[in-house]
Amino acid sequence: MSERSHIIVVEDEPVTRMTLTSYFEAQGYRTSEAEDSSGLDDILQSDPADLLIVDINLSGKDGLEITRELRAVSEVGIILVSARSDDVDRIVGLELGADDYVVKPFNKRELLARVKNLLRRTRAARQLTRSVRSFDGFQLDLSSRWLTSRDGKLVPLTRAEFELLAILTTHPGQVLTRERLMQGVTHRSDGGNERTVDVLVRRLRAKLERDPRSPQIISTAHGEGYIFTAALE
Amino acid sequence: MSERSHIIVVEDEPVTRMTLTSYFEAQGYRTSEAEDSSGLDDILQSDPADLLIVDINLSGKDGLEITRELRAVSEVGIILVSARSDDVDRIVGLELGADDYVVKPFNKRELLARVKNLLRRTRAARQLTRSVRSFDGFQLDLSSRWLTSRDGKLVPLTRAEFELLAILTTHPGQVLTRERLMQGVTHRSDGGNERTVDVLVRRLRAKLERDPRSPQIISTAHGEGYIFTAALE
DNA sequence: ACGGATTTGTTAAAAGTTGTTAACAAAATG
DNA sequence: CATTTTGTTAACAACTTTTAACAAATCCGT
Repeated sequence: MSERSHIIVVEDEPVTRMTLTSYFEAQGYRTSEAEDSSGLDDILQSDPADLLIVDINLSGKDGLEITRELRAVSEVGIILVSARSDDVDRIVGLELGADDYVVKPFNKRELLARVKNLLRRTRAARQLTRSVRSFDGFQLDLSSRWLTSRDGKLVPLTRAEFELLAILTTHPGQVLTRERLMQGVTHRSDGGNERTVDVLVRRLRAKLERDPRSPQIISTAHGEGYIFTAALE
Repeated sequence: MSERSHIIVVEDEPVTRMTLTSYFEAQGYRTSEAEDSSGLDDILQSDPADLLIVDINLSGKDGLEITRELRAVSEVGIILVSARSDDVDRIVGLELGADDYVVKPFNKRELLARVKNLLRRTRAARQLTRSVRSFDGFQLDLSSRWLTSRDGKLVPLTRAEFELLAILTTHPGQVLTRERLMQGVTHRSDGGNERTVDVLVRRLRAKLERDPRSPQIISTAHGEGYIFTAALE
């Protein structure tokens, strides 16, 4: 919950891209890099961002197109970056819902200030936007931390159980290693015992699965970890 | 909720000021005008703003000073406006918490887009600045410090209980450590006994929760702290 | 300022959650 | 098919929170 914010830099020019990511890493953010729209999609699939820094001139879909498509489905912060100061681009970008538009060469300290302010704003928005994940008749409310069962009853989840389920549903259909799950549950980086995850999975299965002996919602990936295998609706 | 947003323009140059207000009025916003910091304070007193457009060069307190003072007490959207593009002013303004910095002469359509985006971002935060917070049938009035229950009855809260509830509702869905809660309740920086918070939470739960045995409004984050998990309406 | 009432802080036992271990079961390997 | 590796389970240990009772501090009317 108090995790480092995740920033994705979308930029086709490698030097600029790396300059940005290393700067923001040094400032304590978690960063990813993409050189175009499809690379961005790949990252978003597995690791949703809190903020995007997108170059407006990209091969394939450009920054404006990306802004339009993302803004339709998400409230993620978007800062557009452009090599030239074009009034039309800037206005169109902002009207499509980009939060900011910065012209190269930009001052890194200024960009950092804008990123900080924007993250503060999107954090507040995320808090009041209740996001609910539904699967197999269950409803998981991420802000109230309540799980509602098939018959509408409240299923009490302990903190660790909730965190585990939250991570699993964040990455449906993807194998998550014990290490990764452990990190998410404990918020501590120190490994800890890997069998602990097994026990937590077992406890969660007891609350979720129709038949805990043949789990359909949380499946085991032998030798690798666990996968959330129910369909998210 | 669907009320017109209130924008205050703080600008000492009458022509620019009126140009802005009439433009935003035409766009469907409610506007006020102030020519300096004290005029702004007068308006804020009686009619809180959703967004401020502040010229950086003002007689008396300048735009930066206003930003610093307001940001300390409020999450209102602030857009700074300046006649010249000064890197230092811009960075300082943004680092003080201004959401944007626009250089004259600016394109009105661009400013409108920025205003729209910023209002969208601050909508959530504004809920938290209202002096009455509603959740699960309760109404907490921050100025009179009264809590009204589901059936309209007054629920007497002690000072500590009120402070605790106020902090919790200020950060809905966020884990707050005992240390953080303790600080907010006692206003002293010296740690004190952490179990004290538990006892206060217990007393508050006794007054709020339908079933204090399985709390739904103030939830425990085992090993971390407490979370306000009711929906703010 | 005094005495009673209320609020706040402290403590320790009870209850609950989380982490660990070890025996056993299941799956993979050769 | 025997062996090795990996996952499941139950029981328990370690740790955290809840609860109740009490002590200290503060508030309030006289």
